[in-house]
Amino acid sequence: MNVLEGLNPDQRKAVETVEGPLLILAGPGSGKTMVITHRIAYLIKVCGASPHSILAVTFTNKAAREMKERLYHLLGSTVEQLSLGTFHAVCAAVLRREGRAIGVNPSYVIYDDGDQLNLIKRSLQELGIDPKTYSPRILQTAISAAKVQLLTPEDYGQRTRSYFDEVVRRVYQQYQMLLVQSQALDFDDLLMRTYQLFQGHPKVLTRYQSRYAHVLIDEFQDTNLTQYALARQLAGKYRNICVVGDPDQSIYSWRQADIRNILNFEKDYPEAQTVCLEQSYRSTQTILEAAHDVVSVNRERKESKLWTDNEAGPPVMVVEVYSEFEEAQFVVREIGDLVDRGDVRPIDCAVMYRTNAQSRVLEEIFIRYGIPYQVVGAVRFYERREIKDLIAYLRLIYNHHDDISLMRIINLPPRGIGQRTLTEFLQWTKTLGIPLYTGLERMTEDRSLCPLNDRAVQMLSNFFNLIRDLIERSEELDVRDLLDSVIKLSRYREYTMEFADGEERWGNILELRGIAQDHQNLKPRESLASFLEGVSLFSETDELDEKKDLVTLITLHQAKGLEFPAVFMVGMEEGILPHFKCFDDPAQMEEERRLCYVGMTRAKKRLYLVRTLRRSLMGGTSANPPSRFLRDIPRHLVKHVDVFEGVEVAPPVDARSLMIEVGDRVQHPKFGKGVVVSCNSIRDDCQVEVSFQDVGMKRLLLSLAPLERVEE
DNA sequence: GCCTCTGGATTTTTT
DNA sequence: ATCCAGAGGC
Repeated sequence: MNVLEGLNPDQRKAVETVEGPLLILAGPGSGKTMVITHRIAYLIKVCGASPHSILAVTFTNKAAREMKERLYHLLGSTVEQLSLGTFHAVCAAVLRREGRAIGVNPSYVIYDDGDQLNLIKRSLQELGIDPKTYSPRILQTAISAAKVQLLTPEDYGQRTRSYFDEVVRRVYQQYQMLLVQSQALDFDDLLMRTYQLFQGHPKVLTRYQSRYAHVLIDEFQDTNLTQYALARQLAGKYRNICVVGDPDQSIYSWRQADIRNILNFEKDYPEAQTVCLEQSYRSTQTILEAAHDVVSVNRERKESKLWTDNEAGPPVMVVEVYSEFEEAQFVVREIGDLVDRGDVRPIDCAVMYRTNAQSRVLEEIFIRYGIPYQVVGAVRFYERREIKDLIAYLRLIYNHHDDISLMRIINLPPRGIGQRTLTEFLQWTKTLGIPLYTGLERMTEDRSLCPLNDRAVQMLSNFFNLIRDLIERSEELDVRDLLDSVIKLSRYREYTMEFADGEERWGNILELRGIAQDHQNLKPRESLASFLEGVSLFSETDELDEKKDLVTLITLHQAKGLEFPAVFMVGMEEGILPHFKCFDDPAQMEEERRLCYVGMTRAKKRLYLVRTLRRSLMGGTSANPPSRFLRDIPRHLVKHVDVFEGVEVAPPVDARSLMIEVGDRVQHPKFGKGVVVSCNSIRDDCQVEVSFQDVGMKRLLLSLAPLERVEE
């Protein structure tokens, strides 16, 4: 198959220009992904490049996986040799292999956001700084910003200007010391340490430079300074570096992404060629036009405009309702109508919002109306307590220097190690400057070494023996069997079941066990390592289910790169989109605008912009004016809808949820007639199972489902 | 040491 | 509205 087939002239140029630096500016729907995959295929098939010599970096693991699949289809063979992944994943792999050179233990663990925060809190404690005066969150951002600029604590000290800077420096230093002691790397370290490795060890760098004859970076507008520095290092020998991006879709500056990278690219590679992909194959003319009119208000922007051969399509629907409940109801009904008319299937629809908190009401209403949906990343699987606990066990087993994990589980399930014991134990290890696990080991060997009372020492030793036992077992068991041992020996299952939602938690644990199962058939140690790495670098968009016929509920940020025939953007209000935290900063406001642009351009055919007059936020209610972005869409592209004028809304919950019993005959607006077969009280609500005449068994929450009892 | 209660913060987005 | 940390009682 010809890899140039079906490409327009610009796309073709983007694929064929394989020598020298290349900047591809690719608007939404311009076939960017196709260009990237075809380019790689072209390199391999036409130019004879070895897959081994190609490095392709994507924004998410999911994008990497999809690219692999597409390549497989294009090339008809696997591309095992190809380096393809996120910057973080690529760096993680490099550091496992080469980290020793800069003192990184190959068995390092990766600390996520929450671990980081814990470590910062501990740093504050050790430094005697009040976390109320200096919020750990803000310090975390400051430290991350420093790392992305490749500043060590010492470097940072050179440029402190204010007392706050000085605090940051001290916390950064302490935090970094603790990280090193825990043999842990945070997300920023993965990048920064790899950079340092290359910088300090030219031989290693040369090896990688010689390997990677072709470097390709996707979503370049959302890379940070370190990532670009790494890309430059790696492409240093051949200078065949191709970056693909769209400045209008830059929405991650808060995560230190730096749009200057695009400008610097042209400075750093003056010989660079540029290709603009301006034909959109995704959206209708109407949607494209409306989106352009929103984003082109930005001042810090290079003008570029997409065009399309697609039809004009229906107008953009701007919908006004009175509350967030009606907002959700509108979405649900409209999707229902579209589906009934045969226009779309649920899987073709997405509801997009600015903040995760907005998904709650939507979910409620989706459940009530029985519309199948999936929420991307709201309650993150790996953020769940029971999952984090068990992963902490595994991490500690993998690397017993990992103090954060140890602290997390030292008394989980409760084993008689209280605050007092802990404080004294921490104090003791700190004076000796040893990791906690080593402290436990020493105290178990010789009780007289430490100043704690007998009972405390006994409890701590019990914990030590448990972990030591598990470490021993880990030498022979793969990760799933190891996980089983952890659960068994720590009595975690019994502990879990004590909770009201124990069953659900246990279900999550079984799911984790299933994931562990995917890392079998490796040597025990590798099995554990591969599992932990997967878990650390996992992102929620990765698990978006594309097979089941479900409506997608998703944040605007996560929606980047996706497309849907019908898109509902909800919360189009001042304070939500744009978010009020951005009001006083023009640069952030421009980013909000781009975020709006990203959302709008996800739509292929139908776009709904919904706003509500009143919205409850953190307890109180507020009335927000319509989003300024709505004003920027010309009227001839829009149709206004005032949906709930005179339309009945669902009756208040308590009026109808009274007294439903097993055997009652009920009526549901969507499902029709049915019989209640079971009633289970959940907290102050009641979950009922109803056998419907037409659609079979459904499980519903009484407070949410518009069920009515009918007499027979 | 462990459980429960209260007050305060907290929600922008995530590799 | 919900989650968390710290205080106080058992």
